[in-house]
Amino acid sequence: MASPTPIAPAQKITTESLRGSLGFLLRVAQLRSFGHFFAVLGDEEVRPGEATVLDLIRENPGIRQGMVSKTLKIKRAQMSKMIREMEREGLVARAVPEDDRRAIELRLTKEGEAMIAGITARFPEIERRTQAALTPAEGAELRRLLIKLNGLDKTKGEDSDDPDDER
Amino acid sequence: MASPTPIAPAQKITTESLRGSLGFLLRVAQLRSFGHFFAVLGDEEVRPGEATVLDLIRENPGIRQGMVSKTLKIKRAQMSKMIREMEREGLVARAVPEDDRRAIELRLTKEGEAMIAGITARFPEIERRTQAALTPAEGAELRRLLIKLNGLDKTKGEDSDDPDDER
DNA sequence: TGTTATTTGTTTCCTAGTAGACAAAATAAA
DNA sequence: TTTATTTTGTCTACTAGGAAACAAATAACA
Repeated sequence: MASPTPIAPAQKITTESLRGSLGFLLRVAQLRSFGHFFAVLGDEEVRPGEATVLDLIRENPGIRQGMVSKTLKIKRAQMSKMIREMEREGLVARAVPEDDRRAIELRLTKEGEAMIAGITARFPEIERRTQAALTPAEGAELRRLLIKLNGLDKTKGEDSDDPDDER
Repeated sequence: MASPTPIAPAQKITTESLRGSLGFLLRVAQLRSFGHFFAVLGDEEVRPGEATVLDLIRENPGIRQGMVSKTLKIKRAQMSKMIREMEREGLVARAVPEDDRRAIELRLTKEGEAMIAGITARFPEIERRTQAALTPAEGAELRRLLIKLNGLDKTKGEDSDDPDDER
């Protein structure tokens, strides 16, 4: 319950440079979106990262673990842990392809399918809450700008200035 | 150095739902902005969060630790650790105000002033790199949308639907 | 006044995520 | 072929951050 009379802040502070900092704005926005995720799906035993991974595997059955890593910008070490845990939980099946015995192909189990189906069904609600403060047009524009900012609009092969780009 | 001929991805994958996910887009954008921070300030022994804290204290000498927490959405536990470490490093001075002996007022030391001055001087370069893919107008619009999304435009006292809002 | 609630910062324990080294497999180069 | 080089996933620390319990101080209240 929100206080009927919100407590007045004890201090007046200036946040000049904060609003100018894209990094800060992005961090806060991401914190909020995580918060909305847990507000809607807190009862499910899945974290945001796992949900994204499951969804990507659903869309691309047989996708290789490394490709999931690169696509979602999740470090390989972390990916390894996550996948093994989800395998243990019976959500994901791992298979070594014959043409490359280093790699691992990922597919969802029945349980995984059911799990991600129940989750993605509530994605729209999360999105709705996340951008509740924006008009629909603004929400769409925000997405477009973020996609462009992230270089996800380039089809492929472009030179990236991504500092996290590990090749 | 970027490969002259970028390696073709081993698999064609679809990322339908990824582009629709504001959470994912925000996470990637934030990762990139962190990457640019370290690309520009990697030699400094300061992390993004610490830089933001120092900058906020510089703007608001005597600000209370809890207010820094709330403003920057950093949990109190983490804040406590961070401040104590920066005090140990001689960047920040802590003082207990007479009117409330629970609280702690924060100020920068000479060293802290010098440190943050050197850092903020390079903030524009970080920002420039972060939004390099956008036109100036788009960069400004992105900021505006994020500020609105985060509810930072409301002057105060509004009812927030922020799930991370801890009162 | 005493008594209960709330605020403020800290501490302890735990988890998510990272860096770096590693082994196995595949590829390139000799 | 043999020998390097690269890729792929894993493992072992290590670090940042979060949750919950806590003590001290303050505020609210009977």
